Amino acid sequence: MHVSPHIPTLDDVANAAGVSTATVSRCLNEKQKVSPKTLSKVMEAVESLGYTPNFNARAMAAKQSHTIGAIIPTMENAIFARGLQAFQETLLEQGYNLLVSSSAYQPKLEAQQIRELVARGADGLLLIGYERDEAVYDYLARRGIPTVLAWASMPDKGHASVGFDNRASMRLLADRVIEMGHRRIAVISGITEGNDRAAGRLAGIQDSWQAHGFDLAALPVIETPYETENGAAAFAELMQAREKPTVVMCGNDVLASGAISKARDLDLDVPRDVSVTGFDDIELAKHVFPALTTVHVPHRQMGRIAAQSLVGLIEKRSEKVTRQLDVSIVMRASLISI
Amino acid sequence: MHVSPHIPTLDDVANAAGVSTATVSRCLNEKQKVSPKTLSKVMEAVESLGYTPNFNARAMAAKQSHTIGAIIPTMENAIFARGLQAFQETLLEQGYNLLVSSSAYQPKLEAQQIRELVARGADGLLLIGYERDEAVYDYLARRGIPTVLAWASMPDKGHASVGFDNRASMRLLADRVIEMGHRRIAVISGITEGNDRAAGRLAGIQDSWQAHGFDLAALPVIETPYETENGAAAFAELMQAREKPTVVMCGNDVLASGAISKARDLDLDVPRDVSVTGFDDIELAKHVFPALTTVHVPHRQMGRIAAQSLVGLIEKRSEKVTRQLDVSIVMRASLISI
DNA sequence: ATGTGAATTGCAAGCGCTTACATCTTTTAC
DNA sequence: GTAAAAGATGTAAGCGCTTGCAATTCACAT
Repeated sequence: MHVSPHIPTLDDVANAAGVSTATVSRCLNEKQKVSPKTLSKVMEAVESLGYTPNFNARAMAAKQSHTIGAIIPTMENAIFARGLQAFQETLLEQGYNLLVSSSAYQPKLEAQQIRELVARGADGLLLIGYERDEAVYDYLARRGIPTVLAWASMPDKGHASVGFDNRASMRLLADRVIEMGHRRIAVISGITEGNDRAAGRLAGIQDSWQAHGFDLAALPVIETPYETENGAAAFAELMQAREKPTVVMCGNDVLASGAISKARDLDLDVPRDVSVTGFDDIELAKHVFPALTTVHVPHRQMGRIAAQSLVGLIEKRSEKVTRQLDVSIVMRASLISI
Repeated sequence: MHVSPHIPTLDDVANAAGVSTATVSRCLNEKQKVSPKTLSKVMEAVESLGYTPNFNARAMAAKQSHTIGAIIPTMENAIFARGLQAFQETLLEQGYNLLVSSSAYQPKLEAQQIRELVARGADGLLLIGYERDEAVYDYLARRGIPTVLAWASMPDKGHASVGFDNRASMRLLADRVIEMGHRRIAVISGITEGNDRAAGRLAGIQDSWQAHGFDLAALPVIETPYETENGAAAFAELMQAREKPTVVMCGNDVLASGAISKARDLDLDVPRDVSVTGFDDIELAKHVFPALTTVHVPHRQMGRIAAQSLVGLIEKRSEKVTRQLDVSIVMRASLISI
């Protein structure tokens, strides 16, 4: 015998409190428009019935969901964790909820998730980086969905964004590495296709390399997905070279920590035998041994500002802007002079 | 001049295709009930208008969202990543979407998130562990929301669940540690209040300790939230003791990796000076140095089974079951005999 | 008392979709 | 050729909420 559970609705509350549904709705959304007496009467009914508003109905009637969606390339590691955390916190302060999904670095999947989130009624979107099909931007524009891009900054593209210049940032680090005397550099990059951040970082190293008068052909590069294991494998491969590199620069801290881990397996001492650098300065960077020299990205600040701009756009309080944040080099034990 | 964008609806599609909305709806949901001719006509209209169904409207009309919600204690580290990944993959195969939120280990917040997800129309819920206010279970039952608990297993509680016996599992490891000759054990546990998994693991160590005839008072325990930093701090404190422990058993791999990291700062060699153990066998466990001896949890299997049971419950194809999975001890370099 | 504007409340029309039921077509069997 | 069954489509009633507008009530000055 199965009694189908009755879930209380606005109507039930209205009846219980002896008012109209409109009044109950106001009690829930615009208290100031309601007399204190009715308010308490209604709230009592809400309590005693255990009423929870139906989100879907609300979103449909109000034509806004107070929900914003974020699609990040991966949740497998902590690359986006801190920034997203700050993003969410700020959103909550402003009365918005966050829905997150992951695209696994696949543009197709990202496009699908975007549709999914829009279909769910997201009032706005946070996307990572610039590079995606123009059709996606069209879709978003046609639907009038405010969107902010993060983790990158390309002011001339005309999109709202909050990020940093991946290329210039990595160049900063590469310049430093070369100044420290390194002349045999090898690179473990993320997959650059479809990933402007990875491409920018790689380009930054190449910029520096060429600016110092070296030959691009003499700069070994392996591209591999951002996973510890891959960093390890790539490192092993790079260390096979006849002329072993004196430093391995990695596209992010995850790859770098894989590299360090593999170095130990190979009985190589980091940094004595070979230096290693990362990018992002995620928590891991401090905790691997030796601690990683890396590029510090102001994740929390980025998340916070992204949330503010997005809400600004949604509530039409502000215009599209592109905020470029400063990064800094964090020198730790994994990199030494030569 | 702002042209409010017109978002195509079912009506628009129906008009464009010259059929009723009912037919369009059928084309989208039950193709087999529609003639091939109309189907293609409708699909064309869908394409050309760039129509995407409105999720909220659909959920409201159909009284089901094909969405299931999961609330995990934290996204900050990878503890739940692999299991959740598998959970989601399996769900997708079955035609369901996943909404995840994090409770930050706060029961209050969890209760709120549960309401939030239910209000959003979740057809079912995945929760971690057993320990929560009875009112929460009541709420779920009253609303008829199928729920599966994971990461723990307490068959006599009468809840659907997929997990393992945290207490027995940790006891297995503790037995091993003691058999290997350790007599001075110290424990870094997660916060046990409100966390049956953490409590179970600690109890497992205590069980073993007492079963071997030792005094509970002689077993130093520090409880601290599951974060690397905290593991490090706790380790430092434990190593201050006059009688230094020969092994530090940690409530999970995150705490353990913090401990190892701190050991290095203190110029202590793991495992020569002190052994360290973890729990969970997350990816990190292989990559810290020395690699962690830990309890391997079949995360992916757990996630997969949880998804299957939950969908089974939702579609009334199966009954509540509690599945208990086997764990195993993974011996790595961080633990040696004495 | 009485009128006035402001503060409250109720009415009812949707929001975009699904689905039971009714209606109309086509197929199939005899 | 006809009747019955099967298949395809349409009609319309909601799902639970918000909100513009109209109706009512109230406080206060006159």
